[in-house]
Amino acid sequence: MASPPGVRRADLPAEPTQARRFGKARTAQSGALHEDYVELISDLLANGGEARPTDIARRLGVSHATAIKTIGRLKREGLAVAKPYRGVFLTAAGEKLAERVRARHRIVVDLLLAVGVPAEAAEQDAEGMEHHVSDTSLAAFGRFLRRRQ
Amino acid sequence: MASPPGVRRADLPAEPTQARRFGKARTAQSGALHEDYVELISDLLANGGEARPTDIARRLGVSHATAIKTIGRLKREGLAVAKPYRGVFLTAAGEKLAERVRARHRIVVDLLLAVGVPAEAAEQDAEGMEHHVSDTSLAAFGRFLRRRQ
DNA sequence: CACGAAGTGTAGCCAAGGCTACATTCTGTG
DNA sequence: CACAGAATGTAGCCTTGGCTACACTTCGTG
Repeated sequence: MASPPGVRRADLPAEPTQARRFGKARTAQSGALHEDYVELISDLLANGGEARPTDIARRLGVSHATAIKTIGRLKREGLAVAKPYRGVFLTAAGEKLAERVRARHRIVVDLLLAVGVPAEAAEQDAEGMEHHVSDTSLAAFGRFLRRRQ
Repeated sequence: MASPPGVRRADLPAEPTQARRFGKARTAQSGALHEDYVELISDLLANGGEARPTDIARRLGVSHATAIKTIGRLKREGLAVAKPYRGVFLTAAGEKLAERVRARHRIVVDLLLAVGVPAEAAEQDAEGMEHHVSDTSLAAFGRFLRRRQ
């Protein structure tokens, strides 16, 4: 009721900037799960030799059914391949994504440590934050870290 | 197939630490939307005097129906109150949350700027990252910012 | 004071990510 | 080589957070 008569909300310029910002943050979040899966699968393949749905589920703290369903989505998007009862593998695209995610994760953790976040919190928070770090910010993080060797 | 015979995945210690980390990151994400809404409502009330579903929808880049549905959830959780056709208001709990979110947002943006992220990217990335910043990290950010005055 | 436009609300749809319960396949061991 | 137990897969359900389409209020203006 603070508006003068004749002025309706439509007068506001719709703030497309802010809307774009929020929208982007939300879509980024959408890919986050896939990034986690792909990174984990890559780790399991590199370390243990195989990536099995149950391992993945355990590491991510979800039921095996959920893991299998998500792996299905990964396959649908061309990031992973899997034959029944034969473990999960990454496509070239999946490997590439995993590498990018891994590198980004490292930089975010390093940045947090550099500004004084305790190691445990750094690991924990990076897990959530990393998915929202743009390439621009990532580059800035890199420069910052190099600057203070 | 790299596992020696007799060793099944169950031997792995189930990595409760990592699972907890991922789980937490995911649940944090769940409250993110509510935080955005509450912060925005608080802003609208402070600046324009009233917070209307259409304004909220426009600012967040979603349809008004989506906004109304989410406002319903906010009400259910005791963060907001609203009577039909009368705009949205925050409860004490909602105001408190909004204040915390606002403060956190400011600190995250300041930190990004301090490490050299360009202003536009800082605002954009903060929108997504802030929801995953723990109190521990937030405190560290504050110390870091104060240290370099 | 009536009317039309803008805002508000409701209904019904969808996909993503969760879960539990049940069915199926593998596989190490007796 | 059979079988029990683990891993895997399937089905069905739920909530969240989106959407469009349609119905209903409000309210400034003519």
